[in-house]
Amino acid sequence: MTRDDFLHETGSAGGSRRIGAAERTREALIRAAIRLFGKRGFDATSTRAIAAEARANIGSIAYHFGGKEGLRTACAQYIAAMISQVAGRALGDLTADPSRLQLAPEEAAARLVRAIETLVGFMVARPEAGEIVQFILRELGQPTDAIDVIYNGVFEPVHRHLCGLWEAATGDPAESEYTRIAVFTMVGQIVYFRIGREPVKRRMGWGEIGPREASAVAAVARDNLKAILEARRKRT
Amino acid sequence: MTRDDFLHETGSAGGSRRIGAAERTREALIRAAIRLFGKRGFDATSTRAIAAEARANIGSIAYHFGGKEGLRTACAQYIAAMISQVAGRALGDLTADPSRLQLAPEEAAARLVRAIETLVGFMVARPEAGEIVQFILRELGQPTDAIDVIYNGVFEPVHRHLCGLWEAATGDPAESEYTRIAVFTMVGQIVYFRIGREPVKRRMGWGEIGPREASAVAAVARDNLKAILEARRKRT
DNA sequence: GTCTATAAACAGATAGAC
DNA sequence: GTCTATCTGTTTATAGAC
Repeated sequence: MTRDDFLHETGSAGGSRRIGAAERTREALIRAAIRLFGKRGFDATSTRAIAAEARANIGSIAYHFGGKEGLRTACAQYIAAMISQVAGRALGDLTADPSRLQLAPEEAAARLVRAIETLVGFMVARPEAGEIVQFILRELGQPTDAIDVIYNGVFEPVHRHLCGLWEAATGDPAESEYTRIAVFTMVGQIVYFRIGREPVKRRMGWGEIGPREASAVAAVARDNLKAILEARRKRT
Repeated sequence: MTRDDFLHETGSAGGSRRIGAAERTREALIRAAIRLFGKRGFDATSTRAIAAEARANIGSIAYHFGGKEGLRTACAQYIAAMISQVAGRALGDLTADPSRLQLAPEEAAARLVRAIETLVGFMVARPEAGEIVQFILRELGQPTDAIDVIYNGVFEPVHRHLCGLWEAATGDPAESEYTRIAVFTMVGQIVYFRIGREPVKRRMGWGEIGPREASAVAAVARDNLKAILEARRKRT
């Protein structure tokens, strides 16, 4: 009686007249759940609160997702699809191997800088992204199968792509241990401004982290990246 | 009837014969709570589970801490005290202003490198630190007054100290916006290896993150730091 | 498909015996 | 100080009316 499938038929089996009404309820529940799971955590969020936030009925969660756990998985799939889109727009085709493009070091470095800036914009500035990032961070804390979706759909391909750009920019082999770690450090320094948001705000004396603050962070991250790339290039 | 005070009198008001028995229960509860709050989160952890892990009675939580919330605060205080000790050993007197020491840039840079290496050792390698870091990260997600203790006791003084070293190493003013952000990026790149532990392990093909893996991370972080410091110094 | 009523389990807090 | 029993509220899941 429940519908656990991610994709759904438009011709519903039910007798509802307006097609898509069920889908709207479904999406409203997912968006509300991401918001609340991100803000308060999975366990701390009751299905009642989710239903209220989505202006839907409590029973609809069981109907659409089979239960709270199914809703969590649906959230992960929703997020993976959304981020793939954002990342794809910033990096081009993620499945493309940058080494095939024969990029000049300067061009590869420029693309890395652009990727970092996009990451800052998404992580640090965008308020809508807050709950999404929080959701992912919480899932990372106690890995469930929900994280598999996000890892395989987003993390792995994006990281691999960045490693390819790193090779083109520095000469370090893309899949070497050093390169993979280095790319993680580049990403990590940005992610911290989301995770450590509260201590950062206090220490920086920032009331809120808006566009001005985000561009200050981006400027430092850019300088860091350039300095590191240059040092790696000179190494040979 | 409850004892909310952090420090306690050794001459207990109760009639127990062995002095310190209560204190042992108290500490066992705190350690168990840190472990479970870190692993599963505050809301997901029941007081019953904590009592079982500490081999103590459920009622003892109410007795010693007034309730679950009081136990959370006690955990934060316990952690703040412990980390201050670790940080103090690595950095010397945290309250000392490094600019008073008139350090040569090379010496200041060396101290920063050492601090980063200590941070990697603590964050990435030490398994006992896992739950502690997880606990803090979870508290950061939804700031309560528990985080105030850790922020004021550890975060702020350590960050300030590192900023002082940064000034001595680069010439950038210690309390400038740029320096404070830069120090956060240095710390953040390390912290990520704890938060993103699972995706890192997968992408790196690491079954576990042991001493070998930690030193690989430390090597990259060290190179990053040196490259950035050098670029800042040359800037003038 | 949506909504209500209810079941069954479990939470944290508390009173009081020992 | 420790431990048990119990109160009160809340949780998810489910059965069935509409």
